[in-house]
Amino acid sequence: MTAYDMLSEPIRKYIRDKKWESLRPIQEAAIQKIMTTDTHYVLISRTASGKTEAAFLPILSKVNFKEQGVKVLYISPLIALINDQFTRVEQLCAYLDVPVTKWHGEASKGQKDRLIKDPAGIMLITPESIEAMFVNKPYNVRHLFSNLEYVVIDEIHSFLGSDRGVHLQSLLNRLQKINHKKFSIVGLSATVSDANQYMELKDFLGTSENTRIIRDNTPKPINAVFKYFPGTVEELPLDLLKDLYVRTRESKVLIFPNARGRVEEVAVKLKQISDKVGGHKNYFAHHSSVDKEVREYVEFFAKNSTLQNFAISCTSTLELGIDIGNVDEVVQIDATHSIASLIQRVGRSGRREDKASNLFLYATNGWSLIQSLACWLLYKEQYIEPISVNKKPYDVLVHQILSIVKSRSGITLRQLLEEFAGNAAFKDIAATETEEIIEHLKEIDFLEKLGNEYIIGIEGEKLVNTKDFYSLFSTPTFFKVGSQGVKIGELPLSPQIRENENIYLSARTWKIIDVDYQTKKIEVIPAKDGKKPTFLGDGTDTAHQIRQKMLEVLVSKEEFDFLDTTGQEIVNMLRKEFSIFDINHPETDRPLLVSNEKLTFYSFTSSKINRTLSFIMNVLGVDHQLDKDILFEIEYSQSDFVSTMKNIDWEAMNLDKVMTDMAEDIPKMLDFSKWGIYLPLHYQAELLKSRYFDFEGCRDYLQRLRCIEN
DNA sequence: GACCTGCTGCGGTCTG
Repeated sequence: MTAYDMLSEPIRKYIRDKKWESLRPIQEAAIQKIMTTDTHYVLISRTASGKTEAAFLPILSKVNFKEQGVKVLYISPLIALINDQFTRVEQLCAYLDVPVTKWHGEASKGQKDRLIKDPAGIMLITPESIEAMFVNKPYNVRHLFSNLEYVVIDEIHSFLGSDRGVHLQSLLNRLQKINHKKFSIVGLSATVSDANQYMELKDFLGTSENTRIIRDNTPKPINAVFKYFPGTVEELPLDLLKDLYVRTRESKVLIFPNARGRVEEVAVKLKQISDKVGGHKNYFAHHSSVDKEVREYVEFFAKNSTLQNFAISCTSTLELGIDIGNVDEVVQIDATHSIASLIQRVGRSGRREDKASNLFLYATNGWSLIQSLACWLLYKEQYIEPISVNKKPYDVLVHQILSIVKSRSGITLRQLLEEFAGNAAFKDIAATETEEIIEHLKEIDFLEKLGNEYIIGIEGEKLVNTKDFYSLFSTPTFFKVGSQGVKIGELPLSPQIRENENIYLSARTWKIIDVDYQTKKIEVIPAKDGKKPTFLGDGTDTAHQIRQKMLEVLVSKEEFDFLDTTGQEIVNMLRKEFSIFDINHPETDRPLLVSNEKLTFYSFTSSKINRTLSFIMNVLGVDHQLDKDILFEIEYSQSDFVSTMKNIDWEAMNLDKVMTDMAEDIPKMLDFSKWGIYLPLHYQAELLKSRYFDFEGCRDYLQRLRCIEN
């Protein structure tokens, strides 16, 4: 039977009405599989290849919507994505007379109430909204979700390897627990490519036996051009901006400059150039600190401007699948931190099938150029960095203990432990550990014991009853920026924020005229010029494989035809610098430059291992400085350094004690974990050891390391 | 030099 014939008649009519000539490959395959089995699937194919329909066409054909309850639950990491998908799914469902309901913090209360009265059809929701329902209205969870047949998870890669992902995994397990039957899961992604990631995906959804990957590997031609313009951290070189302007003035373009301040700089300066030469005025900035309504306007403009060109300078806010229509070109300024990110960004251009993707990569310094090249080469090899999975997510466990206790009016220790026993998110945490953590939560009054049963304690109430409870991540305080009642965006408090200072925000220039510390508001008026705003970033870690590839680029002789002349010159210059080292095995060899009483150790490894190396050097009294996350400047004799690092007595270092002391003395270290601070100290130490540092990777790295001296 | 993500319930006011 053809895939088309397998679908139900209303869905076939939808396809005919849409005048689709054929089904896309991913749709063909998904229909065949989903219609005939109940296994979990992950559909992998590039952006705009019809993944959403690949999941929904068969699911809607198969599911019996006559039964009571929500039958299909669609989960998305972003509200904006839910709103986009709602329109598409609703169109489809019009053929079936099946209700579709949006359920997130900004969705209509009336629609939600209507669904409670008559639970049916499809629901689109965020993980945090599921959490909120579990905590506040556990009876609604049963009422709505005990008849679920399918769960669709969009942009599933964005959950892998993060606390938010573990949280979602726990929620899925809790949903399955209250469900009458076993529901099937379909994950969607454009950014998964190797076997390691397949395993993690399968683990995430269940087991490798009951999860299958369906993948469309059709390559998409990409025209990549690398350009090099030396610049400073303060400002982008004018030549780069001029070149960028000329290249993009007659197209629809997304520009990714990596940092919010720089996003503003690019938007403002391109607009200035355009103004001067009478070009179009559609230059925008899009990032998390631009006011939400302004951002929505920018998205709307992009989606609906078929004739007008535009340039949106943005951060990762436009990396995921929000529908912004067709983009001709993608520009990346300086290297991405990950290959995954590069894949998502490249995928945003040339969405139409017949069009190639156009990618421009600008580098403003040598190291960034080399990292950019490394990412690009790995991308072409279809390599992607491994996901670092949190095997023992003690902090998420704290959150879920509070959530479960709150959702019950009293629960015994045995019942509570049973809740976690079958929960795959915590399968590597022993029951005795969970018990110890519960006991600690009681000691700090987060839980209270009434007779045989646990309830939320006095301190716990303070957290559980705030809206901040539902998420696994925390956000810093921002000041709202406005001008005469018009919302513009928000900025963190920094020395730069004071009266009469000029700043960029939302692609315009402003003068600060008032800062109100009480109401956390900044009043501004339009100005002629300004400076890019400072944000206090928390950084992103770069993987070992990218750094190793950088070294490979430096020791190879390959000429890159996609690189401009100045770029190739810089590569040649750096290669010449490194030619004094006899590097034959980039997987083990690392350059060690020995000069008058100073060493330069080029570690070429992940941010986490660099952080760990730096920590170890501190413990061993090796005076050093880590520069650009690439090299260590060391005040130490060369023979001593090599033997010290090769012969570390890990036992004597007493890591557990050092980490516990660190957690106690510097609580700020745990800032990366919103719920970790409520754990007993030695568990906090475990989090530091496995999440902030990477001792396992570091030991392995040092064991293989061969320092190659000049 | 450094990204992003989400949010209840209740009481008040406004609108049809």
